[in-house]
Amino acid sequence: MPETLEPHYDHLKTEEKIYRLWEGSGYFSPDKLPSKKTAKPFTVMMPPPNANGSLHIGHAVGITLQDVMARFARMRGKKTLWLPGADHAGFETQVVFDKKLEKEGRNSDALHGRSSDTEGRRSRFTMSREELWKEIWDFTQTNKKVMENQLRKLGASCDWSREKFTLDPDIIKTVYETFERLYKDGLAYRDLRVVNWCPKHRTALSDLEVKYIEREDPLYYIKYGPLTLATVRPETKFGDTALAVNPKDKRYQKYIGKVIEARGILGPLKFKVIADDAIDPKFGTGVVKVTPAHDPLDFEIWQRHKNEISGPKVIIDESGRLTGEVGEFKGLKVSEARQKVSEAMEKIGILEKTDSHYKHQVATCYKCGNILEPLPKPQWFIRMTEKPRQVSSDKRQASGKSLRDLGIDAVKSGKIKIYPKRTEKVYMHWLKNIRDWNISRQIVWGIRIPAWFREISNIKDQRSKIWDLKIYDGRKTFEALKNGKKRVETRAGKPQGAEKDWRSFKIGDVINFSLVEEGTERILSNEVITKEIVSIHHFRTIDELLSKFDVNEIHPYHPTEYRSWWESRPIFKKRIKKYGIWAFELQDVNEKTQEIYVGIAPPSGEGWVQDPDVFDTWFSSGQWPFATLLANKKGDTRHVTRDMRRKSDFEEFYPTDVMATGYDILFFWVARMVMLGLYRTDKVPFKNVYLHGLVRDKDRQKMSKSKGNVVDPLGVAEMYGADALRMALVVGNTPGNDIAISEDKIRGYRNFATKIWNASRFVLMNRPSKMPKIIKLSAEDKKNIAGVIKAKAAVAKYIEKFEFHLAAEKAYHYFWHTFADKIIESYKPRLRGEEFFASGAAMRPSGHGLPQSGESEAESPVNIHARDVNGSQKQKILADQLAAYHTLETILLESLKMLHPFMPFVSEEIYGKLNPGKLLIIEKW
RNA sequence: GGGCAAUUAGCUCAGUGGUAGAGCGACUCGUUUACACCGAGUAGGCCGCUGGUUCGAUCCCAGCAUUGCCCACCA
Repeated sequence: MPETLEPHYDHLKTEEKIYRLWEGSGYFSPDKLPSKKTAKPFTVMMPPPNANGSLHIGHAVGITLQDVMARFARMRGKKTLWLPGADHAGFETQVVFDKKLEKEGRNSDALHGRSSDTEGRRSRFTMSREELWKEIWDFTQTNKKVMENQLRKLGASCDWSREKFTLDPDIIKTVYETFERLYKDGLAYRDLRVVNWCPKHRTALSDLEVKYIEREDPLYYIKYGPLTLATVRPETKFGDTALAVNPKDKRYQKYIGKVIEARGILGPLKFKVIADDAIDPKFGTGVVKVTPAHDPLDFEIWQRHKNEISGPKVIIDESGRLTGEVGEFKGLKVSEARQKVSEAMEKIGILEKTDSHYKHQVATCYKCGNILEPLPKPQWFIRMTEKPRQVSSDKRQASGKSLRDLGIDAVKSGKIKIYPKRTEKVYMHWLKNIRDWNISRQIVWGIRIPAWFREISNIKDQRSKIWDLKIYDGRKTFEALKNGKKRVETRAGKPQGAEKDWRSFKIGDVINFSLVEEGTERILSNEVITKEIVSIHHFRTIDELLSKFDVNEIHPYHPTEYRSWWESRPIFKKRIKKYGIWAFELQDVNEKTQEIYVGIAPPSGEGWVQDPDVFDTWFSSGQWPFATLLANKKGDTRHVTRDMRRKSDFEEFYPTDVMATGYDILFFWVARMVMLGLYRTDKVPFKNVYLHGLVRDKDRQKMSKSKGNVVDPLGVAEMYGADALRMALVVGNTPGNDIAISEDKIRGYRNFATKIWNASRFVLMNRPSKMPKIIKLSAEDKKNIAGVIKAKAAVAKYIEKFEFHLAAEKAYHYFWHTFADKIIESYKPRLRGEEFFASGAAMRPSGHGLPQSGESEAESPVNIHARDVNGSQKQKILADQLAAYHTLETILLESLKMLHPFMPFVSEEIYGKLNPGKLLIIEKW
């Protein structure tokens, strides 16, 4: 029995009912879909929303677009997987939680809860790391639940059975494996660097998390003996270790290499003047103070001049206050110190002048806006521009490309397409200029870095010295030096800037090495190892050497290969015969007194302490596409596919088809996923990237809680219906461009939902109790049916081209202004059977043209009316009415399919009335 | 300092080498049972400016102006 539609569409009741129906059907999961064996998979990864709040309207945009794709793919018969998840969102969540604690009047310092901190800061904090972790964990789990329900309200057709959280053990395991592999490949390294330090949050940030703002500050001109330099940071003068000029600067030639004496606030000072290309002679006076501890550029200058000047002298602590040898300025905040120091300098007459309106860019924390303090900190970095070191035992298909090149080539080759296309340029530009990525965060909430340290004094004495063995080939080495090449050593390192050959080294000399890649001699690291020669030995043969030293054991870089490497090369045998072997016993003079272990599980042995730091969230979310799919292993009975062969999710659904996310995280997330995905799987993580815009309010303002203009998608959905909200978010939303959303617009699409409802209601009202098998359609009927098929094809094409705004608009326009306004209107007379009668008003039927449900044929209006006509005419009328109805129903059905990806609830509800017991969600498109 | 975009109706935005489009808003008319959360209409545009290419430019090219965004270690 055909059902009728209520006069009023109740979206609230319907949406809840329909979602339950869908979820109960299991069709959100590809395992339950009635797709053919040959069906192609279609995979979309949901960008995991941060589990530190509820969904906002921006999420709703992405969710809607993904749902459109997923539903469309499903209707197209594809094995569709849309995998949902949530992100622990390390730093972001900590910041949110920090504010929450503050509001509750609790000590927000607890945030850092680092009871296992190696830096002995425990006393500052009231909560242990574990306690804090537990609280944030509960906090995120609560939020996660809320978000899941919000997703349901939006109609998200994602596979809940495969839902993942970034802190699930299997995800963490994959992340650990990646890190271990990066470490073994020489692409993850720990190094002391000047990092972007936020004094408020007390953590380092990556370059991307730095927000530069323009500021006007005084530029101070300070006299350092005979020289004058310009600086905006006089307070860092206590950390100065040198002065620098450009090597080509004629004015200062005579000072280069000299030590100058200067007056300082705390007494006389001596600085060496060095020459470095990084100095711009045109800025200020062309003289710069070198403060390696508190300026990233100065730190690099120091690294280039390690032999000449001393290194970082820390005078600012983690809270942004002066510390160390700073006299009476100790404990002052940087801003206060700047004022006081400049006054003191003026007093003793070394402040020459002050430009008070110097405009420059200042690095601030993107979250709190506080000025970042560059501080030297040992951190984990990912090397972006170097090739992975070959690991001999590793048979995997290594592309041998740097992470950067993996990212560039994927897009250049077209394996990944980015929409809109112009963002490909932006992406390329960013990658070309990329620098190493700091992945350490000094916070609690996150995936703890699987690295362990222990003091080197804990282990065998012999290992406390790092040995390096050299074959000295006098002639060749000498030539290399004469040619101006600094490289002397071919294998493990090179003395940097040592204008000596090996013969002239003596005990006590300090030399710098950097690691070079075997074979290619590419520099693997800008990590410089400083070593002191503690003894020098000379041997005539390898045997003689081995009688004294166990080379296999003592060589730090390639322990098992050393001897065979040597013996395999006849050239060395010759050289050894001629010159012998020099062995330099080298003592590490860096502060690197720690041994590092990286692995999935803690190392065995005494004294290991795990790194208290956690990964940058993007390091783990950058692995999301494959980590989630790998989590469902082969043979997992929950996901047995329909064909007998069991495929793991990774095999079946990777690479994914589309990544839809906001353009604001192109670098943070998309680029990292590309690089890490290719690095781990040798395949692109997704074939297409669709970047949608950000949602603005009707005045084009960015939404923010402080402005009070945030739109709660759920509130809107409750008022106007999820379908209306979805439509409003899709129409007029072009890739890469921000979208303005207003209540008017949403209301407009609520009206559309009503329109769909009413038009369908009208069609159903005319539904006959039974339809004959054969219906003769008129030319007009055929034309109209062809019309909807054409519209549907156009919509499909738009969706396939990621032109969702056009697809939605087309569907909208067709339904309302073609189907409802024109076709239905023009069919009304036929439904009433009017065409067969003279125009006399008295003869017109008063009711609907076709038998209603519950009415017997004899009582139906058609028959009542048809009493006045003869039998064959009656048959003709009936046949035409049926044809008209059939046409309308066909068009309606096709329209519902066409609308379903965009407005799933109302379309499903009506479809259910037309076809009781069937679901539109898996109806063939 | 580099780069990317935008500039079209009152507003928000689509779009195309040939007659300029939608939604909302405005105005006029219309309540015949699908729908007033409606229908039929109307008005409103040197498609930022200046050149060039072209038979023809809102579209392609160059320059300019304005706006926005992204990137960048000149202290």
